[in-house]
Amino acid sequence: MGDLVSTAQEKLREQGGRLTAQRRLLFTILDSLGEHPTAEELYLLAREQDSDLNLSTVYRTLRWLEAENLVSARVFDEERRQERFDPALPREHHHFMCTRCREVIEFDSSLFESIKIQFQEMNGARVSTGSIVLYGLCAECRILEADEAPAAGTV
Amino acid sequence: MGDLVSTAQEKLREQGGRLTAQRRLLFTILDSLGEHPTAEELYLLAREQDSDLNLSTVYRTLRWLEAENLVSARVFDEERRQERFDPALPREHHHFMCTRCREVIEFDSSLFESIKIQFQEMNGARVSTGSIVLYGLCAECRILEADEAPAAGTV
DNA sequence: ATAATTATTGCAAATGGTTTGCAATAAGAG
DNA sequence: CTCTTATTGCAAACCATTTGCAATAATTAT
Repeated sequence: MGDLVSTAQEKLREQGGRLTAQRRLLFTILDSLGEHPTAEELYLLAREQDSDLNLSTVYRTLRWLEAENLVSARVFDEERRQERFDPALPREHHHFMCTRCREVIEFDSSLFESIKIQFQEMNGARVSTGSIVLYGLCAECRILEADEAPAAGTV
Repeated sequence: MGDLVSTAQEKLREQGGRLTAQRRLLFTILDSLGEHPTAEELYLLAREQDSDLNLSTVYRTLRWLEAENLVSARVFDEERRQERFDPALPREHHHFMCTRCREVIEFDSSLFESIKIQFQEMNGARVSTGSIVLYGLCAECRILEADEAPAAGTV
C-alpha cells in the first residue's frame, strides 16, 4: 500500500507516458485495495468517482501495469473464467481462494523453493516462475457452511 | 491409459446415456493421449477419423467427463486463455508448462500436503484441493534457446 | 426385425470476458 | 497558449465456450 502510485507515475514519466485523471484514479484504487479485483470490479469501484470511465480504459491500464510488472494477472476461478489482478509487487507469493465467498488470501511458503529445485533436477528443466493455488473454505465460510448444512453422515 | 474408455462407458450405461460413435472416438483418443489437449486440439485429432464431428460435441463430451470426474479442466496458459483437459484420474498431481513449446509435464510433490496443512493451521481455513503450476523451459527448449540466443551478459 | 422413444448431434447464433480501430480529447512540451 | 501525439470513449471485433433447436440415431419395447 502506497508504492504503486508513485512507482507507476515514475515509469510513465520515464517513457513519455501521460498521467491522465483515469490512470491516477485507477492507480490509487488498486494501491489502497487489499484485494485481487477483476477488471470489472475495479471498473465499478472507479466509476463511483468518474462516471464516464470506460471499461476498456481499465483494461488498457491494467495491461500496462502488467507489462511494467506492477500487477500480475491470473485466472483463479475456473468457472467464471475471468482474470483477477494482483497489485502486489512481484514478490513470490501464493493464493488460496474460498470457493464459497471467492475471497482470495495470499500466503508464502518456504517449501516452494524446494519443490522448484526438485522438479528441475528430475527433469533437466529450468523453472522461472510458478505458484500454488489452494481452494477450500475460509475460516468464516467454514462456520457458515457448518450452520446451514448438517455434516454428511449426520442426516 | 486404458481406463477411461471402459469407465466412461460404464457410467454412461448407469445413467441411461448413449454410447455414440462420437463419444467412443473422443474417449479413445483422450485415453491414449499422454497429453493435456485443448478442446480444439482434441477436435482436430478426432476429425482425422470423423470429419463431420462438431466442436460443440467435443465440448459437451469433455464437460460430461468433467462432471463425472474423469477429466479435469484447467487454464495453464494465461495468454492464450483456453482450457486444457487433463484425462488423468483425479489423483493429486501438479504441472509444469514450458513457456516455449507449451508442453505440459505432470509431477508429484510430497511437500504439497505440508503446504496445505500449514496454510490451514495459520488461517483456520479448510483446504479441499489445489495445485502447483510451474513455468519455465523444458530440457529440450533450454538447449534450443541457448543455441539461438547467446546468454545475457555475453553480448 | 421394426417401430417408438428420446438422448445426442450439427449447425448457427448467442455469450461473456477481453481487445481493437478510430475519431475526438486532453496531457505535456515548447 | 499552441502544437503534438498519447490516451480516451465508443462501438465493433475477437475468441473460447455455450446454447436453442430441428434433424439424427442409440436404445427399448413391440
